[in-house]
Amino acid sequence: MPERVYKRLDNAEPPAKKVKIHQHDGTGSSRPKGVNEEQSATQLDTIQPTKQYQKSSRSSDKLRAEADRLRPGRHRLPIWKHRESLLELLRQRNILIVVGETGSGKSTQVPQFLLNESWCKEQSASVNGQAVKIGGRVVVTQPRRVAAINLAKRVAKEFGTPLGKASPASKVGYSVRFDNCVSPSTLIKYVTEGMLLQEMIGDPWLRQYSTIVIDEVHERGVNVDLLLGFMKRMIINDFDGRGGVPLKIVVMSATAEVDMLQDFFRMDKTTGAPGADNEAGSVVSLCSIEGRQFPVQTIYTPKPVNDVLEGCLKTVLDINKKEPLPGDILVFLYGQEAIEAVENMVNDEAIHLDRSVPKLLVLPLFAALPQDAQQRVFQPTPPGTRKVILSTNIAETSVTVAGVRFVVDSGKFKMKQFRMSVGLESLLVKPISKSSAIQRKGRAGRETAGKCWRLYTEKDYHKLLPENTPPEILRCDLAHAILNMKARGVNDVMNFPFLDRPHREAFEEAFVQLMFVGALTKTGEMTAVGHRIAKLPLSVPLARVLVSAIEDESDVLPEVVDIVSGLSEGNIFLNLTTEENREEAEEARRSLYRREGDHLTILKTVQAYSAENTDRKAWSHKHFVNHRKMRAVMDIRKQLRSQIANLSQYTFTDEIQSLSSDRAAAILKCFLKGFGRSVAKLCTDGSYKTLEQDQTVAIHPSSVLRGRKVVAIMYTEYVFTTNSYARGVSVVQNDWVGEVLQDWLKRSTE
DNA sequence: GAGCACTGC
Repeated sequence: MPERVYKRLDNAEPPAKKVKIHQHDGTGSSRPKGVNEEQSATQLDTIQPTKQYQKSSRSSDKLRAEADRLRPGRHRLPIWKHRESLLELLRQRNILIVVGETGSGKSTQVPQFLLNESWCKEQSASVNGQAVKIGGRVVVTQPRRVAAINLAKRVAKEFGTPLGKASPASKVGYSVRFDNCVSPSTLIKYVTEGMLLQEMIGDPWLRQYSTIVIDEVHERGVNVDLLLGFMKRMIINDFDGRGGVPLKIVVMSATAEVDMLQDFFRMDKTTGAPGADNEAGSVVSLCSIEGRQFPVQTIYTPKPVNDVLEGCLKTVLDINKKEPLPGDILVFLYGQEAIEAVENMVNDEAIHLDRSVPKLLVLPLFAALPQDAQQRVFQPTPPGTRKVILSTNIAETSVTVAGVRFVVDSGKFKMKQFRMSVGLESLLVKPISKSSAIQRKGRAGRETAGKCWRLYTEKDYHKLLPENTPPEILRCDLAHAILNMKARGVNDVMNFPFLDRPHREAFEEAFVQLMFVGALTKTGEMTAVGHRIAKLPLSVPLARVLVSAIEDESDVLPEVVDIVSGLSEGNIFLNLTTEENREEAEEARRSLYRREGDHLTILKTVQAYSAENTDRKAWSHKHFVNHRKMRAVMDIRKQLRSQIANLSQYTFTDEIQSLSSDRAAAILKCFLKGFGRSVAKLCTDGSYKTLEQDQTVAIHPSSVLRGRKVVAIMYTEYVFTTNSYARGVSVVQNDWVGEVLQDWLKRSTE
């Protein structure tokens, strides 16, 4: 019996200074050997220079000097103490779980540690009698693009080699959507999770890699769950697509949710059942690394807070009165509305502040905020002033603000939940999880000791807050994930090795959707349409719309590409807050409006934006359009165009064709192929009822069709907030809908 | 009469 020495890290209070390294076989060979750290480090960091490289100019000397300068700092990172033991564990076992708090240096150092290992070199193997090369590279996955890019930049510097695709000396690169920065000589590659999944369509056994490092697993996006499942399948199948050469798997996580990861990989080889104690069951090692975090004092409210917004205001004013400068305040709230309410409250109070206390500079921070407004958060605080940053969850993981010493945690966030019983998404204000509370608190201790005020009682923290936020795969529409699996040859998707298995209803809803769009047959097999959809970087319904436009004879493909691009980034229009703002916007946007609805309005907007060649930013500002999103839309449009050109020989031009009512109809019919189940008809009482569920929906106030009564509407988004809303709405004719539904009926009964 | 956060060859 392998003994379970590992003790669960206390979720509530991180500073677990002890290092626990545990193996199941108890041979004790993980003991760090008496290696001189400095010595082995030098050996590790220095790339054997090729002749070509030696000859190359002063720039490489400069890079080398920079790497030398960075080295002492790297060796002070907590992870360095564990270098030898980490490597020893990986020599013995194929899977290693690393638990490391923020600031341990694991994301930058671990990949570099691995490179000199003999198993990390390229190897020859035989697959089905054919000689193949396996491995030689390390791939590191990240949940976010910025993280992948910044880590690659940092590690390239530490390595002393140029980042990028051009230089033959480059050893570190990254690959994210729209930005591929890898050369044939790349040894360490940082990628987004989605990017690696995409890579796996062409190379399901990841043959170019010796190691995969899956970082930030605790964030538990859908893609990381799929990746872990694919890794487990590789283990179950003895790496036979790699000629038996193992892929070493390093799973890194910031939280102590380690037991389930261990159980996941420790399995019965034949059945894949977790927890079995046999040879295959002892493949997992574990290593915990202490973080580098300053202590943060937690202050709970003695009594529950009724009005959280009022509570935030009071706490901020209190901190400002009692705590000395410097020290900015970061307040975690749960949405734009709440942030703006507190912003006004604090600003009202700030006028009457006593001269003896610091002035307050209130700065909102949320994703929908224009880029320049977001940038204000990073500007230095004027003397005698204290910054108060009012933020959503964006500051929990994605954005780090320097200078924060005080955190106020409302204890709430907004979560999108897909309710499969009704097939709709709702956005709800929920209590945060314990790990989220710890993360928020940690934001006060990045530079020096800090304080965190929690607007909930200590009892509620322990009793009310769940340990972790439910993973995304239990909350989202599974259609895309299922198609992803099917495209990689997973036939029995219900029995895929999930870390958390989604509910049966979620699978069923997704199957219905996939059959409706014709991606799967009645018996669950991939169709030609399904293969096309799986390759497109779009949601299933949007991809279906595009595929039908490719097949359609009415030549509306460029228009459909524009609309699909415009939809795929979410709302491209700015939210209007003030009254005069609104009138101005209505006036400016009027030129873009189309009577047929939001989709053709988006088309006009994308066309007008792309035709604007002098100042697109000014144009966006004038028309109250989100410029940042429009830039993303243009990237997607370019990507989709080139992808389509590859598979159908279609030639795109920048010429804008006029839109007759016939062509408008053709466009909307393409949309019905993807969204035919999202149709509502006008009832005699003037409300709209959905065809499938017979539920009442209202046209979202942001729609150009708000208040209009038409025979039927099709919508591309369905949200439940204060009401049941259809968002992204167009007028459709009864007979168009009839055609689509009849086709579906035919396919599902045949 | 309304907008949590990420992400994709």
